[in-house]
Amino acid sequence: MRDRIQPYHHGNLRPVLVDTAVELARTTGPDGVVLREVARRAGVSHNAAYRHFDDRAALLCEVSDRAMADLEQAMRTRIEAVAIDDPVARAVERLRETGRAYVDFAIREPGLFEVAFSAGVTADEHDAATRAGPYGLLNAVLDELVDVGALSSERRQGADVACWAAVHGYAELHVHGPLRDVPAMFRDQVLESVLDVVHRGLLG
Amino acid sequence: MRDRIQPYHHGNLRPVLVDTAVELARTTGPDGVVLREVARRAGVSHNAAYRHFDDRAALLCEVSDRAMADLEQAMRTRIEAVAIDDPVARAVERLRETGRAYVDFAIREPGLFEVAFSAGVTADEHDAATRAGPYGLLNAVLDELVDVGALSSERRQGADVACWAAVHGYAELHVHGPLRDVPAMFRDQVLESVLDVVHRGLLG
DNA sequence: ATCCCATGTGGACGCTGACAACATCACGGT
DNA sequence: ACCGTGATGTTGTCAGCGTCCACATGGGAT
Repeated sequence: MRDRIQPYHHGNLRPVLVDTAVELARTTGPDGVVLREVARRAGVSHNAAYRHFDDRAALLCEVSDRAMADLEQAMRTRIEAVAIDDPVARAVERLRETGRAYVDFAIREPGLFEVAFSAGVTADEHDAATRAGPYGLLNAVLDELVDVGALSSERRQGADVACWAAVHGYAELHVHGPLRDVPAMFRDQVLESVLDVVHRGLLG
Repeated sequence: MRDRIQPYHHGNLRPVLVDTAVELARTTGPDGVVLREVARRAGVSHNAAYRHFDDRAALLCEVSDRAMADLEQAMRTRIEAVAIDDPVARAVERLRETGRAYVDFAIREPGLFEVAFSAGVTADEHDAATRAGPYGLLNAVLDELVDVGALSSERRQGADVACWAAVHGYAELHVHGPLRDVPAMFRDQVLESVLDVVHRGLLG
């Protein structure tokens, strides 16, 4: 009853579904991740996905994890690329690069960025999230600032959330907020002034 | 063919639809604003809404406008309630209250907050938005800080976006972000430290 | 009194997520 | 060599959604 063009069993469906969903999320955001469309693109019947994911939300969680990993990778690359000898100056610049990388990713991949924060957390205890992912990376950079003596232990408390909030808010306002249509040049320029405020607020 | 329990023409449908949609948005967020459910609650057939709105997005825009107005009102009330004589101290406290009111609203009305920023801008030129709404209120408070000599004109540039981003990001992270489950006490406490950072960054 | 048109109705279409029953097939025990 | 069993994929179905269409209603202008 089948043409035997494709084998009945895909054999490697789950990762293909996730890849397809990621691609869909990238181009059309969370609402574009449509189970039936994912199946269509994977060359498989609607419903096949239910053998691998409880429901649409579960697939989105998977996409969210991938998006978080991508974001973390983008941040890590930029942080490690900072080439400054002076330990204090390097730590400071690393913090700024952390913020720039975060915002750049959000603007470069708005769909993934949205999915990353729209899907419920799959996982980890709160403590695990502190040490892993983008937030963990930020914490590491802040710890480095303490180690080199640029940031007092007292101000280290809450600094993570302050940095994260500033940069996350800036990204949100540009991705699907009211600052959507601001041209790229202004964007970078204003981001620098935001980073300046955080910089002075933490280290000043 | 009709029972004549209700007149054929509602007579006041449009505002009722908006009210209903707002209520639905409040309790279930953007995705909960379902055209057919709105019509049901308004006691009117599905499709009736199409005489008053082009489509679902248009209705959501209306809800967004209302949400923005509510947010502005909440902020204005809190700003005007600041009772401090010293002009500098008052302006500073007004800025902090602006931020607290913003975050409080987001946490108290997460559905409305989300809709407020999810729907495309109905309207106004960028300049109009600068002078009106929550963003306009923030700008007024920052201008006051300049007037009383607490904020230099130089740092006034970009201060609006920095404040907005910090507070907006903080709200987002708590409303549907990773900080969703942080208990209220920590929330307020950490918010103060975020406001401290902005405070020092701007005025320090 | 008449007509017009804004407003509301009912039905249809194609899409979605989800469930249930069935088909296929690789694998392991006999 | 055989069978059966469980994981994986398919087909069929359902309700709910946004949207379009033709039609019904009736208040207000003529």
